[in-house]
Amino acid sequence: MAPKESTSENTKAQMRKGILEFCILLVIARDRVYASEILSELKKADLIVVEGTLYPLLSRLRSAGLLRHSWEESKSGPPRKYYTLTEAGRESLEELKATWKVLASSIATLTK
Amino acid sequence: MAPKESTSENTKAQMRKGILEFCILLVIARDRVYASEILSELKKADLIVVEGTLYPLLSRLRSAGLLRHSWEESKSGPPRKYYTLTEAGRESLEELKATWKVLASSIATLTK
DNA sequence: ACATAGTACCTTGCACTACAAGGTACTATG
DNA sequence: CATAGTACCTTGTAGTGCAAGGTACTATGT
Repeated sequence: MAPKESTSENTKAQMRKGILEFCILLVIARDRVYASEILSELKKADLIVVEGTLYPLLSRLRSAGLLRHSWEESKSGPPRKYYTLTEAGRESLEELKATWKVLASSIATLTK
Repeated sequence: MAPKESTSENTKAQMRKGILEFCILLVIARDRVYASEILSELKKADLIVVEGTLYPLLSRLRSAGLLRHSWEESKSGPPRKYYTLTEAGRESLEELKATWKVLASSIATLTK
């Protein structure tokens, strides 16, 4: 029986969760991508996410009007759903970047 | 009737939530404080937290062994519960600082 | 022709957690 | 002795990430 993870593990997970949507929007803003690509991009950036988290999240963002998708056939497998940001999505992302800066400076203040 | 808040409002809240525990540990690490002081310190740093969030969180951190408290009488009101970090709490905080750095650099990577 | 592996999409049920709202109790003041 | 101020705490609800499981399309090997 594995020992229960420490509380700080849990808190770390919380920190990651908080910025998840932000990161997903960042990834999509760079280039049109489909879900599996998003997963591997996030992994590259050291952010662990799983499918069961990503799909509902993409749906939420879409029904909020921040994302748009279009199907495209693949040469090696089932068709892919490519996501791009809508105008509202780009605006939202700019706000989130600003929020991130504020948060980062809050942390900096508290660290002193 | 107020218009419904945008999704990015929601996402911003998520971002704040994620770093809440981290920030609370940071505040307590600076100096022994009681709950109401923590609330006003966080407000100063632009982080909105309410009592109903803070108290259960302090309990969690305490039962995880990261915090310790001691009662102290006040000259102007009911007694106060002062919190300090335990050794484990200080260790946890160091880990969280490291995690924060990693996250910040992930964001930086994705922003480019 | 059929089984297997690989890719890609999506859903369900659970557990955790922040928040709104409400509650208790102590001290000082008019 | 009622009111205001301070400080602690609990309950119920809603949102959300995750583990696990499921569907479907294509390519490959036999």
